[in-house]
Amino acid sequence: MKRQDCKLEKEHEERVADALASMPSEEVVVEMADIFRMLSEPSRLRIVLALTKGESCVYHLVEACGGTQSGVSHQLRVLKDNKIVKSRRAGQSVFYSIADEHIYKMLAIGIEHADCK
Amino acid sequence: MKRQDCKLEKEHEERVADALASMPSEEVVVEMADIFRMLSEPSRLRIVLALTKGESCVYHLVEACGGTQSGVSHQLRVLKDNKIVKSRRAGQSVFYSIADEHIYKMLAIGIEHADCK
DNA sequence: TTATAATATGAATATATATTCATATACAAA
DNA sequence: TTTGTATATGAATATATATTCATATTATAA
Repeated sequence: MKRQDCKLEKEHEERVADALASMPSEEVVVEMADIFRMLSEPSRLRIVLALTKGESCVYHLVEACGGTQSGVSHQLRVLKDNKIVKSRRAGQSVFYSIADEHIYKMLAIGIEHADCK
Repeated sequence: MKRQDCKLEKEHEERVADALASMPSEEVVVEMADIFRMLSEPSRLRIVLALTKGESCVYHLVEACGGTQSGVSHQLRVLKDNKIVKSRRAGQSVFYSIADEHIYKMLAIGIEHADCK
């Protein structure tokens, strides 16, 4: 693929250079994609939204979010592996809570975005 | 599944009620998940990051983001279908740009999050 | 017109992962 | 120590979608 068109060739070349220079490292890009991915499934997003109200045990999360106990547990595992939530055991119950403060801002913007629709 | 444990049963019941009451509608949850999903793939995220520098034609996006022309074009289609980017044709070139202002804040928080690692 | 450039797209494939089912583990109470 | 409760997990399945390849479309220039 060669390039001949583009009257603003020079300006655009500079923009490409700028984009290349300020493009986060592969590691950072993947890290960013990961946190977005955690919020990109409705079932998982509901769990996170419920947890913004405070820590909650699995049983209550199932009540608040729907789905099966197994399904919620699997998603909690994914969220925990990705450091989005943390857990503590108390007797038979395990309480989950938000572990990454950035989540709150993310959700706020997500809601803003959805409200604009 | 019955429930007998949980000393703080009452408080937690209220939290469940709160979570249920403030849980966004199915439609909003899906809409939120969608925008996060758009940023959840490294290849697509790179394209969006590049576009924060200004509008760009496909050719330059391929240069700035890597990958194949076909791949970038497919991702641009997904981003456009989801109203994350818009496009305008100018001669043989098609210029893409960010269409949703919330994207900028999202990316900023994503970078913050990644930097904390 | 023909040729070339820029972009888009359909089909096929591969991969990731959400969900379900059955069952295992951890804990508490009787 | 048996029973019931709360949670976790492995395996299987289904689904979504990223990527690639070949080719089509659109626009310009020769």
